[in-house]
Amino acid sequence: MTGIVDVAARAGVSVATVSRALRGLPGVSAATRQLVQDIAAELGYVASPSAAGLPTGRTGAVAVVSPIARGWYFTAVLEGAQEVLAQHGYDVLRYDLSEVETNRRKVFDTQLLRKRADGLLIMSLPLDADEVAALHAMHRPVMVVGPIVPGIPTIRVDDVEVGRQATRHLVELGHRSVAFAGGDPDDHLGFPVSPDRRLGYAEVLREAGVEPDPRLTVPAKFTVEAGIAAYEELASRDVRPTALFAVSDEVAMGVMYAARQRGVRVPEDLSVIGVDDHDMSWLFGLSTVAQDVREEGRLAAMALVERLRSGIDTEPSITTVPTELIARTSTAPPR
Amino acid sequence: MTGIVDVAARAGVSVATVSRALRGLPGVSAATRQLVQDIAAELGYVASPSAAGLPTGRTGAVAVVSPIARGWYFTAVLEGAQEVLAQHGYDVLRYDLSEVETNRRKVFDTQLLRKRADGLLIMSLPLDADEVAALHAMHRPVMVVGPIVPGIPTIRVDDVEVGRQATRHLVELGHRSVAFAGGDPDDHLGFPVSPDRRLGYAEVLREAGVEPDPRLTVPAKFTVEAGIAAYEELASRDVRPTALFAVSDEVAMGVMYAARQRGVRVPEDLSVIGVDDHDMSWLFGLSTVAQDVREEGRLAAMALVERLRSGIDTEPSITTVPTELIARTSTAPPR
DNA sequence: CTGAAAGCGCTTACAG
DNA sequence: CTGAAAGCGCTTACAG
Repeated sequence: MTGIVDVAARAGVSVATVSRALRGLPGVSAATRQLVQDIAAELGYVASPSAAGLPTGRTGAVAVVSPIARGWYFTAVLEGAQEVLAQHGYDVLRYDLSEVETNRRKVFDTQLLRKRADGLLIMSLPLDADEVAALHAMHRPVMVVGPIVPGIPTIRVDDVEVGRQATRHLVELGHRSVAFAGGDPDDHLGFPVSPDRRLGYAEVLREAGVEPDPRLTVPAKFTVEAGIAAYEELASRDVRPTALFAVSDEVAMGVMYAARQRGVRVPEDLSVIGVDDHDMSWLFGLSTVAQDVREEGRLAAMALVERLRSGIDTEPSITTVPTELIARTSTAPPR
Repeated sequence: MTGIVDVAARAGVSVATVSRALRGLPGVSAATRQLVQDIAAELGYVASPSAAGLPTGRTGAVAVVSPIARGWYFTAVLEGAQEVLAQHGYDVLRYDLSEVETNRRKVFDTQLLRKRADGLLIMSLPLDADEVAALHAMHRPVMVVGPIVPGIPTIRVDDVEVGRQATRHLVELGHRSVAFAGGDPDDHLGFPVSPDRRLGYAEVLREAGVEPDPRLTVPAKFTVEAGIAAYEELASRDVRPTALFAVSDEVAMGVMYAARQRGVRVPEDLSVIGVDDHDMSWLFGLSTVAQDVREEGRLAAMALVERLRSGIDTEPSITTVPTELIARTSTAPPR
């Protein structure tokens, strides 16, 4: 392992000069800097993050935390974030909270994370008050992608508007009996995504002179399986909507699957629209309200890097990324 | 930040004793160990990885490298690996090589990675001789998931057998005119996955008395788009196979999509089978040769942890994970 | 512009 | 079983 002393010896300068030259600090003559850089390159020298981190307290890594390890949404955010973070020389430390409570505690352990990462990127995670407090106690810059968390800068989409866009599309096609699949009855933390999307849905329906029918709302978490269950639940009720707005594309895929299993044609008998523009949605001809999730990851990472660089903790800001209706073949006028 | 001296002071022992007590080293009385553990817990003390890493040369992190950031396969391997790694207290450092050559060099930079991670998990990446050499020069345990790399332990599936299983299913259904979609004409590193699967395909066909027809093989990388292009290419040729074996489920999905666009029914006019059992495959009723990708990630991580713990570098071994045919509704006897 | 030296927070022989 | 001390490889005031 080549160390800083090897470079210094070879260049005939002190290790202090090597350190300064390589990190672009002022107070090094152009000639010396060039010499040191050349020798470092020749020797393939890279400073050890451990050693550099001890005196500075910086790790050179950013922790990216998601509720579960996989899922289209999380990997897309991660991809965008990783791209930016890598460009700026940060390592990406990956954590997920799927391993029950123990992992969750670990991630919100002030000391643990503080000693491992310079900053934190949290995806779409409902946080309780203790966890928010722990994050602040960390004294590290934190960014959230998804829900608004008090006191923490957020990159998000306007979920009420998402609900409006989806429902408006259906209403404009002529639908008046529109179901909504979304909302997690097990959520006790008040995760606002589904409720907000439903708010936009109800608002647009009322504008069209339709009072939302509670029997047309069925709960669904963000999975294909939940979409199937949601459709089954709906079919078991005494209602026959002509359209359905699903809280995510994966839910919409489940709904389409279950509907077709029962011989209900999409879009002839039932129009279906989702949210996200999941990688696979176009394959299903699924109409959707698209969000640019990679871009959300990128923006969050850029903001984080900015705060890491400047050392200034700006006011917690909320950046709203626009969403866009994409009409495909899963929606059509009612017959 | 609570440091080891704080714990030592509070416990009335030396930092050496704290260090030993907390890491479970021998030579500490039960009573002292208990006392130190209690105080550490009370203070929320965690050793700084940077500080611990300096004297030991260990980072406590494992780097997980994939060719691209996303994709069902890579995230599934990562999920399995991360589960095991987290259980054993290792941090996961995530690298991907999508950022062109510069990133690739970075990852194979002996010094850089060596100073950041204790071990390396490489996914499905064709490596050239220089890269393999760099990996060895790193003197860190390396595991590969996917292709066999000389001198490096591998977790893999038997791709020739995969080809056999898929083709045998089609042949047993009665198909004799079977197409193959797979193989990347741009690959100059001899990535063996597609060729091996095609080998199994050809073998089973010959056993059934059918000489593989070169016109029935169309190239396709591992994407849905490639599957669409592959079907288009096939349709443009003067052949009408009754079945198609796609090198992956995503390719198969593209083939099914393109076929249906042209009014070709699956499975009535064309049986389609893929490989992987992708999360979404059941939604398409896609028959497939399933591999347990999470398990591959888990096994690789377990082997890596084992080598990290023992410090013994065992002989490079090759572990083959079994694959299994899942027949769904995309395959049927020819009409 | 440059260097000598202290110090970051741990681990690990070495002594006792 | 326990502690004092050296040392890991850097960075950063402080001096010159």
